[in-house]
Amino acid sequence: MTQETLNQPISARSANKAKRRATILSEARRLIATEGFEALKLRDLADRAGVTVPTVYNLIGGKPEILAIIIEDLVAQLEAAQQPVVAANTDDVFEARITRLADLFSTDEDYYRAAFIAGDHSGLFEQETNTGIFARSVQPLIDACQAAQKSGQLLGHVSAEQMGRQIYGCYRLARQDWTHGYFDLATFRAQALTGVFLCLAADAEEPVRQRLLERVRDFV
Amino acid sequence: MTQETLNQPISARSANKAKRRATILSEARRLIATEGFEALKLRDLADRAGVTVPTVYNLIGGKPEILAIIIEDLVAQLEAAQQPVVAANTDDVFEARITRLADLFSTDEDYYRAAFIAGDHSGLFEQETNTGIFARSVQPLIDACQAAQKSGQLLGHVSAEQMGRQIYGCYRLARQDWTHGYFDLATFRAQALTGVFLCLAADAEEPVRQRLLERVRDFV
DNA sequence: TTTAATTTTTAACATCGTTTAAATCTTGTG
DNA sequence: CACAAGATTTAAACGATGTTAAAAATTAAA
Repeated sequence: MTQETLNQPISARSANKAKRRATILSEARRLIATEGFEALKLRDLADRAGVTVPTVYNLIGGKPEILAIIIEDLVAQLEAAQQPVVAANTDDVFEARITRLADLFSTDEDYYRAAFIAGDHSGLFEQETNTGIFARSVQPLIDACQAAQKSGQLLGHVSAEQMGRQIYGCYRLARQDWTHGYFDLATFRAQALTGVFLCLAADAEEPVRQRLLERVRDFV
Repeated sequence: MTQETLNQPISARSANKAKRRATILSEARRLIATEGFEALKLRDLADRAGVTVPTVYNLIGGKPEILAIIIEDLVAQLEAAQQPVVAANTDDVFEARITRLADLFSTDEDYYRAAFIAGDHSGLFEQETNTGIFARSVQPLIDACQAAQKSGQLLGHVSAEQMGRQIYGCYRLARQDWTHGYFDLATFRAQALTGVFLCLAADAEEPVRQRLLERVRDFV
């Protein structure tokens, strides 16, 4: 981007426009992070951003559009945090994945909490389509289970699909409980890992199973 | 209750009052069951019940009060469905519990879905207090795990507390997914049981573990 | 029947998301 | 530099929502 972006000349006008748009969005994030998802009122938002309500409509849109942008942002960051993990032990693979997510959330806990609530509210996590967040999140876990079967750490008495789906469920439940404020981020991590290790232990070869159960006992 | 209930004489007035109150509440249930939780508008509700809005306020109260009564009802029915189960095999105990809940939900699926959303919305399922729904729901599961340990079906490498809590999590996740319309009641049952059996298998003695994993494979 | 208490209703208020039309500002041009 | 055209912001309003105050109607008691 040197001077213009495809027929969008950089002028005093468009620069100001972009700046105001950014201000509105960052204020929207700050608002739902500090006051909660329900507290996002358009008049409040406009006041804090130093504009009037119709300007918000002009630069971004109504409430659904604002939330859509925030959710889009959430999705992008989740995708980035779900890149493959390489480790020798199966439990380390899954631990690294969950730790990565917990670290991401910890950078702005209130914001991610609110964003997940907004996402839940707009059906972001539906399980029907094969291209949604759900499907794209489960697949890497199924792959990891398949790898664990190949290396003999999982016995394969339960299919990789079933195991991967169940492991994703353990993470989702802990995330939802954290999102709803039932416990903090450290407990989120402990709860998610407890569930995952327990699932894995059900189909793990004996020495791995022992280690998994031992690690579960650490999360009291 | 012969003629009166502690200074509440049965007269034409109070009889009518009780009848109208009941009509309003049943219409409220029908409304959120058919149109969803968000569709409960006080003017709509008053119209359907054949009264005006301030009458609703007089006989019951505002929106929070209406939802509180509906939730109270939900809680009572959940308590009833969670009475102890006696069975020889541990998997049968947990299966019976979940089947009982699924059967309850199937009697008025839309209503229970909406009631759970309302309950979630008002923090009904918090995990902090020791007297809330959460604590009262986990305890019977912990007890069942302890019994399974005594009978030798569970080895006790994982504490009954951790196992019971995890099993309750499996049920909660499946219930939430069903509540949000991600899948139907049959899948709710299958998903919940898959999770529960997998957890149990992690700490089950060998023959029991084999049976549990076999049952998991049936839920494809 | 008349009076007092209770219950219902009419009418309004505050707040929310949203939109229309007027006012203001920016930009390119004579 | 001034000015018309276009883009942008704003003031003001609309419809819908939860909620409430005061008047009207109804019921119970004397």
